Amino acid sequence: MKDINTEQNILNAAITVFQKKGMAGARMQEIADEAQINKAMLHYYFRNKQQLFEAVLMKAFQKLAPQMNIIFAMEINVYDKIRQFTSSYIDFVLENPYLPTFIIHELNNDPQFATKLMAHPNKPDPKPLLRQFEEEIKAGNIKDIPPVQLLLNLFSLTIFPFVGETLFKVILDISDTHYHELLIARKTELADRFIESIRT
Amino acid sequence: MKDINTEQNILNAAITVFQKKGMAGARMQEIADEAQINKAMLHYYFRNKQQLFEAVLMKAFQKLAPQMNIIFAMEINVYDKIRQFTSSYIDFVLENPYLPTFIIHELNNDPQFATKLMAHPNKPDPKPLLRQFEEEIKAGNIKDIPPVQLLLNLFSLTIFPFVGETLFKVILDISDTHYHELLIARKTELADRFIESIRT
DNA sequence: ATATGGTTTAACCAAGTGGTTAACAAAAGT
DNA sequence: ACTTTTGTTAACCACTTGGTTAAACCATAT
Repeated sequence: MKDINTEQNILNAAITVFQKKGMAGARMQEIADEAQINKAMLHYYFRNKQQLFEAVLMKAFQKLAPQMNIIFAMEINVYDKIRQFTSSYIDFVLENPYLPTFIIHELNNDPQFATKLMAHPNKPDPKPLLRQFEEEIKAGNIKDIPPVQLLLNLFSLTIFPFVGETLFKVILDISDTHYHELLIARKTELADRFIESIRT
Repeated sequence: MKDINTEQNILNAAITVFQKKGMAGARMQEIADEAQINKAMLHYYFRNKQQLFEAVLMKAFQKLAPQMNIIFAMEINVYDKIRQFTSSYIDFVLENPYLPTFIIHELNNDPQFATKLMAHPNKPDPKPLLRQFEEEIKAGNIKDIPPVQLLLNLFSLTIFPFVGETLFKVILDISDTHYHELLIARKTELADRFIESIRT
């Protein structure tokens, strides 16, 4: 029996397993099981583990990057752009909880991977946002802080509570549901609090 | 020839390897090589990989936790506490760059590990700091934001630029040295900027 | 029908892995 | 001195892992 879309099926299974276990921890057999398919099929469609992994990596990045780029390039004022960014990024991470940690982890111990992402056609480019920061600072509407640092702050405040969820739950000693309430509250409040904190 | 401190030697080597490669990616032989020692010694001192890993985990946590606890419990005002925290945490991460990502990654795919940390005697307890936030809010000196969210912000702003270093370097498209300059600048500026941003 | 060519499977393989063992070396008791 | 305990090593083992292969399957074209 021929499944018309075995390749996508494999890729989805691989994303699930790789994101959770990482390159080193993932097992080809586990991916095959997840896809309910024979292990040899993985090699038939994607030569070997490394190439399957890279396909997953690219697909994961492709899920994330274009969306960010659209927001960065929007023709709206900085403040709306900040609101847009936090809101849609948080939505995204809520649906792909393992993805940021996965990318960071693999980026950490495969320097080559960084180079590959640099060359990615849809690589997120925050320059438009940086320029807007600069303009607002010059206009005296935003505190005089290097735009790059503002960007680091925005990213950190948005992403890290998700990346470090498990760590925070230990430190704060709170339950899963309680922590998720915090995150939901953040989604509606983060942007405006950040904006207020950088306004002169 | 008997080395009086083989155990510590192994532990240090294991920390190095485990932090970089993670539990799944680390190889017992590689740890032995790093310690310049026979592989069987690893099993002589620490039964198996799992137990060696847990010893490493505990030691890593022990390097981090007491220091945080001391600061949290200090009898100083909130603002000095914030300055103290960011400064010494940044120093710590500069010397142990892989540690936070390592803890988060392993915490993510071994739920049992979280339970173990919860029971750790020196588990960081941010309650004193949370209480101070609350007092200052009541006194009208700090904006009315839930203390837990303030803590999430403080942690995120301090830790994430280190955890996500590789990711940021790709997104910002800047060099290693340039990024490190940003981090150094952050060390001196972060605390006061954060304080100013939450003051009424 | 049957030949064709892409797809799928079970069985297999070589290399790498964590872990053991038995012999040996060095201290430490006696 | 010599016995016992602790530390160290090389060789080995069982098993997992990524990867291969040869045969079977199945849709389609002829």
